[in-house]
Amino acid sequence: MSTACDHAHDHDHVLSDAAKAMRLDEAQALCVEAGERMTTSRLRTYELILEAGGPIKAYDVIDRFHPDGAAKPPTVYRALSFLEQMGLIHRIESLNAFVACDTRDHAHTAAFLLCDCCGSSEEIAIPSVPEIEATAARTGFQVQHVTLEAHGLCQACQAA
Amino acid sequence: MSTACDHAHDHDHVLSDAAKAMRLDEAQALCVEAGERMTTSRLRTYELILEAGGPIKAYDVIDRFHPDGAAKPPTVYRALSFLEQMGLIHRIESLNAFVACDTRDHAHTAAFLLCDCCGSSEEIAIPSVPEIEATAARTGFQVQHVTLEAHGLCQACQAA
DNA sequence: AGCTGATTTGTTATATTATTACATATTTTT
DNA sequence: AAAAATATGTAATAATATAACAAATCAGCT
Repeated sequence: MSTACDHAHDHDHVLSDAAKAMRLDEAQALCVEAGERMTTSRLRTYELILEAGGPIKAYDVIDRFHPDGAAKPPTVYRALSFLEQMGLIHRIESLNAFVACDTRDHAHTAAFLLCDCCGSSEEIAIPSVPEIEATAARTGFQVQHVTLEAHGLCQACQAA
Repeated sequence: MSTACDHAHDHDHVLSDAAKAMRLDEAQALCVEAGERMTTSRLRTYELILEAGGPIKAYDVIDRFHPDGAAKPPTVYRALSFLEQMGLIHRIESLNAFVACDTRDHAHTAAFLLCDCCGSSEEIAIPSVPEIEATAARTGFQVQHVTLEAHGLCQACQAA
């Protein structure tokens, strides 16, 4: 991820190989259970997101997909939608980026603390919005801007 | 805005000419008070967003900017950032769209109920996330997906 | 009014993000 | 094995956004 500053960031969240393997296995299992197919492209995409250790852009996944040369965009975008539908990853709207879901509870509401300096993201349990600052403060995070977007259907459109 | 369905939407929120003129005047005043300049481009951009009566895309503003032919992208993107900084409009991250701020209290946290069917948006006072569904239900809105993104600085980056 | 520095705009080009459309291949079901 | 559903490959292009630099405009000063 690009950052908003010029100093070094030594507090990366890197996943051990063992941890990564476990996450990949869990994802496999989740798909089997849901009657969905965890194909090579999907697994590779998920692996790259896990390896990123934070929000990663679609085109960074595309670039890293093959050892030699990039993937075709649709390959990765398709995998990303699949993974998102499975609840394995979240899309961070304000960054145009994707991050591995950090909870065992897939299919939950997504809430993130996003550092504009180092580019890290922390997934938080979704409490109450006034409590966000409190939760954030507990981890030392200084909130500067909150975006909350609830999608759905308005009354008129449910009738129609 | 594009919509996710094929039926008609007769519940548009259109601003009367008088109401629009008032909002433009208020915006002028707000800028003067802040020591900023409400220039022609900025005013025109704001006007188009008001006229849209809901979330509008940057390129729709660009296309409508001049009676004959489109504006240059930077013209509009610059105006959009200015208006956003002034708290006159909000960016809806998940739609790549912009909407006029609906409260007198500029510089507040943005929260929206976004209908994926007719494309309308309602700005809501930001209560608590568990209460979002309640607020939404009160207006008959059926929430399907909530995104909450808090930007700021993580602990490590405040020190640096 | 004219000078000066800061701000805003114009212009061209290009970067970034994402989808369409259609052919092919693979997997699952019958 | 055939049919149907699902997933992938491929090329092209659409949609969104910014960089870089020149020119114009504005605010404050003399």
